Amino acid sequence: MIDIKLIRENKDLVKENIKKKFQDEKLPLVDEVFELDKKVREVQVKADGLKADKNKLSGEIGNLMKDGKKDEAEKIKEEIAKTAEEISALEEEQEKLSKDIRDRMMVIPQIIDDSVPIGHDDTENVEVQKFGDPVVPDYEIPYHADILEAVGGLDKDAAGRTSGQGFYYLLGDIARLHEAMIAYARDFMIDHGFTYAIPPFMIHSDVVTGVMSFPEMEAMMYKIEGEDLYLIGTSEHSMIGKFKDQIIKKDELPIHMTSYSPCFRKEGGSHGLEERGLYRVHQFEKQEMIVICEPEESMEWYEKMWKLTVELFRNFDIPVRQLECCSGDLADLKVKSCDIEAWSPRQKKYFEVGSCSNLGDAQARRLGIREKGEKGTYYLHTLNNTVVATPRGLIALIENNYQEDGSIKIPKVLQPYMGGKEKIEVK
RNA sequence: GGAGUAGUACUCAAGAGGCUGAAGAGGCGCCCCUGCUAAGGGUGUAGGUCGGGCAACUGGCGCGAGAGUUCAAAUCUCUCCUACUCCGCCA
Repeated sequence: MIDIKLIRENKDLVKENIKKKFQDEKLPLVDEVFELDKKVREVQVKADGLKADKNKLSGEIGNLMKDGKKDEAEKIKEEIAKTAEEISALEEEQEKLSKDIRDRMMVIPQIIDDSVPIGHDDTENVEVQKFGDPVVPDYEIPYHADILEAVGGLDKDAAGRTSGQGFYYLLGDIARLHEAMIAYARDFMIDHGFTYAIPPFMIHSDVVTGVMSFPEMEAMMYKIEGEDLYLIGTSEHSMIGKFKDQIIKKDELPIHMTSYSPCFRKEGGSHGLEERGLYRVHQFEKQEMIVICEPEESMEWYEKMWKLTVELFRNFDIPVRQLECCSGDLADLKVKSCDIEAWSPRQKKYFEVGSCSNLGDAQARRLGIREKGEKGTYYLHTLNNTVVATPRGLIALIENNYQEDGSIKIPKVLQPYMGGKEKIEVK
């Protein structure tokens, strides 16, 4: 959500931004909000004036009652009744106008950064930089699920019976390797000065609507029946939610934390589930990083954050690239965002393994995450980035470390987490 | 899950239908004392949010959230959330 003052003071900027995102159908909203806002303020002035009168009269009743002048008090009561009617009519109008404004504000996108490349959709995202050589070995790399089954590391059939499509059992060394990646990622982030956190895996609805847009919520979040609880889709939700309605002291900033959680997603969107594999599933695990900082510092943090993910994947011997999200593909809450994509030697292309976003003050405004400075209270900026999410990270790892004999080489940095094991052999 | 108690500004806290946007304190500013620090003394100041006004100012809302009673609610009633204590259950 943007600051409505921006619309009062600089409509053109807001419209320009909408055009950049190719959401021209939202352009009329800006003028509508402008007019509605004018009207709602007029109504408020009128209503506030009447309320002031009413409060004054009410006070008089108090005095009259004390003096025992009941009759006069009764007369004033009648007067108040009339005013009260007018007030409730105005309040109704005010409420309706506010709702109309809110509905529109919720879909007017966040002002994107000047550096964001202009484009319509994900086909126009921009590759910024590659890290490591995207090697294609001279032997065939099988589909990841087949590799995993060959080493006895995956049972999707059983998961189908217990939980349905989109779930999986990881077994033996593969399950261990999966957790080794998470454990390594955790230690990697701790070494970079981030505070480790394990957050709640379920959160209330007000936190959900604070961190994501409504369509996202519908497509992603699992609701617990009969409770005001949702399973988190990422620990970002509970980690940013942690600071809801908080005024953060200057010496506590920047807040930078790394959190672990399982993530639950309906995947109700357009892509659907991938039937055999582990690429798109209802449940995965993720090491995440979040930052809450001063507005001036958020771009600097953004750059630092995505680079950490690159470094981590390079430590797993996985070639990656940074793909910058173009304006049209950027979610409405985001100021700037990029994906880190891992090389797939099987598909001979890169695929998404992480996503780094600068949300500006959008989440902070919705959730009330503020700092009190000399210039008054203001909203902070929030950022989040994947350290590693797996099994997707696992797919990248096994494809890039797959040996001709079907075994999987374990990257050096992970060996200590695997009891010194150097490879996983075919069964 | 049961029973009880509580939730007031950045923090602690007074407050039991009109005199409470909220005493008091911490905090913060300045000054004094002290060799320096801790502590102490004096004095001043502010405190959420949405509006109106060029401004000085000024109005509404706001005491965990929501609804209700009343001319009038932090205060009374209901529902919910959260925390603490006790009991029960359980990894």
